[in-house]
Amino acid sequence: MTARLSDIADEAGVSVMTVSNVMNGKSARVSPATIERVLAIAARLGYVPNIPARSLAANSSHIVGALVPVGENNSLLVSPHTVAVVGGMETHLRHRGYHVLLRGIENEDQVAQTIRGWSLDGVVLVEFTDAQIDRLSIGSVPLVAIDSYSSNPRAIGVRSDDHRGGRLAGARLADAGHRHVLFAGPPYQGMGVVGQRWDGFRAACLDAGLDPRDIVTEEVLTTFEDGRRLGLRLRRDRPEVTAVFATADHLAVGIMAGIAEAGGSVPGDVSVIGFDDLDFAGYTTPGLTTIAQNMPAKVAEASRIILDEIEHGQGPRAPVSLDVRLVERGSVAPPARDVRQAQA
Amino acid sequence: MTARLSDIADEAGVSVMTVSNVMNGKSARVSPATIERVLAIAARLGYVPNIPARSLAANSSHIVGALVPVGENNSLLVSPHTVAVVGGMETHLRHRGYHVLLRGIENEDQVAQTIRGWSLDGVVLVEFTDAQIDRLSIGSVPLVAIDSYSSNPRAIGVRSDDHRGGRLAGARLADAGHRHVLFAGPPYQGMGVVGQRWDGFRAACLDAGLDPRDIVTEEVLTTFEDGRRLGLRLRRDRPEVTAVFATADHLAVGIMAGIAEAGGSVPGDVSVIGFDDLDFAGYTTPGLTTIAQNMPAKVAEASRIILDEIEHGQGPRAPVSLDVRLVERGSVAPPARDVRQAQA
DNA sequence: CCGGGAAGGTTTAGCGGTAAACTTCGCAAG
DNA sequence: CTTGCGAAGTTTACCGCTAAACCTTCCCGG
Repeated sequence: MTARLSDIADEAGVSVMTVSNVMNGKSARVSPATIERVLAIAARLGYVPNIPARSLAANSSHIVGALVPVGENNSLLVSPHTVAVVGGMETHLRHRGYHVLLRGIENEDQVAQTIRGWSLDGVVLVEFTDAQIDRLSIGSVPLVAIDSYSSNPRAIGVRSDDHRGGRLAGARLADAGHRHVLFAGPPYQGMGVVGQRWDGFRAACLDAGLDPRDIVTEEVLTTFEDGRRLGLRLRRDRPEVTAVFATADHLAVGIMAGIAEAGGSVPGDVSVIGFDDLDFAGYTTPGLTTIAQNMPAKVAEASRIILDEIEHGQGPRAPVSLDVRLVERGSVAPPARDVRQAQA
Repeated sequence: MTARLSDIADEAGVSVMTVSNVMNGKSARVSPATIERVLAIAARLGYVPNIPARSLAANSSHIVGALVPVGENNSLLVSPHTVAVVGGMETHLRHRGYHVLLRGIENEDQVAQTIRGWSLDGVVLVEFTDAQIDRLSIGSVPLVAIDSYSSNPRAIGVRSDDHRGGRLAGARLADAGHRHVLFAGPPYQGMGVVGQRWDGFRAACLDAGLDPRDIVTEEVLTTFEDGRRLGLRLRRDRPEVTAVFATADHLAVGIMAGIAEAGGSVPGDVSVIGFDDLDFAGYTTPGLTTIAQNMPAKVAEASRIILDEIEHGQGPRAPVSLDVRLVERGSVAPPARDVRQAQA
C-alpha cells in the first residue's frame, strides 16, 4: 500500500541504497540521470519516508522534543509564552525538515528517558525552573532552555533581558514621581526570571533615589485572581503605595481590576505596570503599560541554536538574552497624593 | 550506553522475546518468577524502550498526530482553542501511554503523508475547515476532527453545540428587549461552526418575534482589531442596532473597545455578547457576557474517542456535540432608546 | 502408556532504512 | 601496458523490537 524505497528501486532498476542516497541528497554517489529517474518514480508512487525506520537505522530522528513540566493540574501549555514557543519552534523546525514531539514531563528522569527512547536530535525545555535544569544530566543532545538562568552548561539559556525589563519598569515609575512602590510576583528561589526582574527593578528605583524601605514586595501567583485579590486589599494594607510593578500581565490586569473594584482608579490612585505584553494588555481600560518581550526573536533564536547545534554541534555556548522594551498604554501616571504631599 | 532488550535478556538468561513479552505485559506466556526477575534487571539497567524500533516492528507507533493547518503567517497554535485542545490531548494521551506529534499542515496531502510516514495510530485535526476535511482521504486511521461539521465519515466530529450557543445568545438579547440586532462573524461557506451559530441566533430572534430585516450581519475577522473598527463605526453606520452577537470573544472585546472609544457605552448604548468564554472575557469592564464552551469536556471526549477507536476500533461513529452555557457578566442590558421609543 | 494440551519458553524472519565497505568500469598518468 | 583513481553503484550487516510459528516439558484422561 505504502511505497517503500525498495519499490522505487525495483522500478528504477537500481539498488535500494542508490534510492536512499538520492532521497537524502547524497548526490555525489549518483549520476544526474539516475537521480532524475528515481525522483520521478518516487513522486509518481507518492513515496513518503518512514520516520521510525530512518530513526532506527540512523540513530537520529529529526525530531526535537518540546518538553514542558506538567503542574498540579497536570495540564500543559497553560501559559501564552509556552504556546508561543512551542508553536513557533514547530514552524521553524518544520521548514528545516524537523519534527516536534510535545511531551509533558511529570518527573525529571523523564527528560533523559524521552531523549533516549526517541533518539531525539534536540530538546527544548520550556517552563522548567533553574533548579530542575541544574539537576538534569543529559548526554550529548543539544538542549535549549527557554527563560533559564541555570548554570548547567549543557542547557543553553535563551531568555529576555529580564534584568533590563525590571530596570525599565522601575525607571518608568520612579521617573513619573512615585516614591512608594510595590513589586508583585511569584515567590522565587535564587535568581531566575523573577529574581532578575526584581533585581533590575530595585536597582532602578534605588538609582532614582527611592528609600529601600519604600520598595516593598508581595508574593502572589501570576494569575488574574491573585492579582485581583491584591488589588482589592491594596489601599487598606499598603495605603502609601502609589505604583505597582507586576511580573506578569495576567497579574497586572487582575490588580487593575481589584483596584477598580475597591473603588480606586488606575492610574489616578495607583499606577500599574506589567510584563510580557500579552494580547489582552491592550484590551483593558486603561490599556496596560507593560514591558514587552520579543517573542518571535526568542523563538527564532532558540530554533536557530538548536538547529545549529544539531547540524554542526559546537558544544558549550553562551546563553542569549533578548531585548525588551517598554510599551506605554495608559496605566502609569504621576502619583496624585504623593505629589501633593511633596509640594505641601 | 543505553540498555536494550538484549542486555536484559543476557543478564536474565532468557531470550529477547521473553523480555519483550514481560515489558508489554503479555504475562500469559511468562512465569511470575521470570517476570519479576526481568523487571528487576530492567529497572536496575534503566531500560527505556526504543520508540522508533517498536513503531517499525509493530507498524504502530503509539503516536497520535495533532495536525493544525498553518495560515498565511505560517504560525501554529494561534487560537486559545487549539492550544487547549493540543495541550489537553497530550495530557490524556500521555496517561494512556501515547505520544503527541505536533505538526503544522501546509497542504492537505501532508495529512496522509504524515499518517503514513509516522505510522500514526490516530489523528486529531484542529482548525481544519469542513471543506478541507471533506477533501481528505485517509486510510483506516482513527481520526477526530475538532469543531468539524464535515460529512466525511472517516472524520469523527467533536464540537460544541454551536447551534444552541447561537440560540442562547439570540434569546438573551431578545429577552432583554432588543429588536435590532447585529451578528458579527467571519465569512463562512456552507454551515460550519459559524453557520451553526448564525442559524441558532437567527432562529431564536425570529422565535422572539424580531423582524428578519432587523437581524443584520457584518463580516469581520475574529480579531480584536477588526472588532474595534466595527465598534468605532457602529453608531454611525447602524444607528438602529442596540445589540451585537460576536462569534468570538476576541471580536466581542474589540467591539466593546471600539464602542467605548467612539464615546458610546456598553451595555448602556449597545449590548454585546461573545462566544467562547476565554480568560480575558472576565478582565474587561464591563465583563463580557458570553457563551461558554466546555473545553475540558471537548478535549476529554476527543481523547476518549481516539483511544477507544485505536484500541477497539469500531468504525464509523456519530459526531459529538457538547453542551454550552450562557455566562452572564455585564455586557448585556435592556436597550435604552428602543425601550423609550416603544413606550412613546 | 499413548495422545493431547497447557505452560513457558525459543527461533525465525522480518519492519524500512542507513553506514560503511566493497565492486566495476573507464580513463589518464607513469 | 599496468597502475591508480574517481564515478557510480552494489553488498553486507545491522538498528531494536515484535509477530508468529515452533519447541520442550510435564501432566492428565482414556
